Amino acid sequence: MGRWEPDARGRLGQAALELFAERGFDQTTAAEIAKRAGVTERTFFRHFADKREVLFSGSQMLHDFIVGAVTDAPPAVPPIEAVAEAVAAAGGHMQERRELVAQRQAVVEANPELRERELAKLSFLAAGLTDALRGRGVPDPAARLTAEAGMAVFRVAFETWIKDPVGNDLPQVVRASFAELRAVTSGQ
Amino acid sequence: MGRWEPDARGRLGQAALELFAERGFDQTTAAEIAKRAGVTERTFFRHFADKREVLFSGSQMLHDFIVGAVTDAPPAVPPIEAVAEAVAAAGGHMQERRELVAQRQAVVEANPELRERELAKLSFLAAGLTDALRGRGVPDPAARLTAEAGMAVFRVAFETWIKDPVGNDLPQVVRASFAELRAVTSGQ
DNA sequence: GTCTATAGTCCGATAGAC
DNA sequence: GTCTATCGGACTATAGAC
Repeated sequence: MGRWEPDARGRLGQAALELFAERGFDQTTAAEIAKRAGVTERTFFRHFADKREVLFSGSQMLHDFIVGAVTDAPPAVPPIEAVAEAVAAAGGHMQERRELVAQRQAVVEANPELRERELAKLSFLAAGLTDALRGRGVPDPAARLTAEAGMAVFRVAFETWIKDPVGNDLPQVVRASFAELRAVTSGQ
Repeated sequence: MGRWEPDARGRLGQAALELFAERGFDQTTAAEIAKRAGVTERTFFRHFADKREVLFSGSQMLHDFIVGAVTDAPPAVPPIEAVAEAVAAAGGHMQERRELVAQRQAVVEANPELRERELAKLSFLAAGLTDALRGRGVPDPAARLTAEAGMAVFRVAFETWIKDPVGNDLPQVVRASFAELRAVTSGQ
C-alpha cells in the first residue's frame, strides 16, 4: 500500500456529486470537495482543469464508446444507421446506471455553467463522430450533418427518457427519435 | 450632452473585440476593456454578467429574428420549411456584416470558454424555436427535433460559409444544408 | 466604489514506484 | 535515476457582496 489512499480522482467525483446535490454548485468550493475526498485543493486542480470538469469523467467513456461503435460497424451499414445503433447501444449502458445518471443530470440541469459544459462535451462528441464517419468514407458535409443529427437525437431522446418516471427503454426511445427526425426533415 | 459618452455598452463590445483579437481572451482583463471604453471595471460587470458575455450582444438579435420569423410564417408553411427560411433569412443579414462576423468568429474559435458560450446561445435559440413551433401547433417531440435540426444545419452552414474565402451566399448554403440533412437522415 | 471570497496558476518540495 | 502523485504557499483576476 502506498502513501495515499488510491483513486483520488474517483473519490473527488463522488464527493463533488454529493456536495453539489446537497447544497448546489455555487455554494460548494473546490476546497470543500477536496476535504471530503481526503486530499488538498491543489490536488483537485491537478485532476480537473476546472471545478465543472469533475462531473464529466463519464463523458470520455461515452465518447469512446459511441465513436468506437461507429468505427467498428460493418462497412455495409449506412452512416445514419451506424450512428443510430451506436447511440442506442450507449443508451442501453446508461439505463443500467439510471439512478446515478439521473442524480448527476439533476445537478447539471440546476446550473447554467454545468449545462454549458454539457453542451461542449456533446459538441466534442459530434466532432469525434464526424471523424469516424469520414473514416467510413462519408464525404463532407454529409459526415458533419449526420453526426450533428445523431447528437440532436441523443439530446432529445435522453431528455425524454430522464423525465419519464419509469424510463426503462432508452434504446427504443433513441430509435423512435431517429424515425421522428426523418419524418420532420422530410416535411411530415 | 450628458455627463458620460453615450453607448457605453457598444464601446465595451468594440473594445473587447479589439483587445481579444490583439492579445487573446485570457490575456485581456475586464479592467483593460473598461479602460479602453472609458468606463470603470465596475461598469463592465454592470452591463455584462461575465467577461465572455461581452461578445454575445448580437446573439439576442439573432434569437429574436429567427424566432419571430418562424412565428410570423403563414400557417400553411410546413414546420421544417418555416425554420429553414428563417435561418436562411438570418444568414442574409449576417452576410451584410461579413467582416465583423468573421473577426468575431475567429476570436470565439480561438478560446474554449467562448466556444462553450456560443453553444449555450445556440441551445437557447433552439429552445425558443421549439416554443415557436409549438405555437404553430407542432406537437412534441416533433417541435423539439425540428428546432434541433434547424440549429444543426445553421452550425454546419455557417461554418462552411465562414471558412470559404469568398463566402457570398449564406442563405443558399443554408438551403443546401437542409437538403443534405434530409438526404442523410433518409439513409442516402 | 470598495472589499472580499473563490477560481485557477505557478513555484518548489516530498516520497513512493519503476 | 526517473516518473508520477501528493502537499504547501503565494499569487492574480473574476465576480459578487456590501
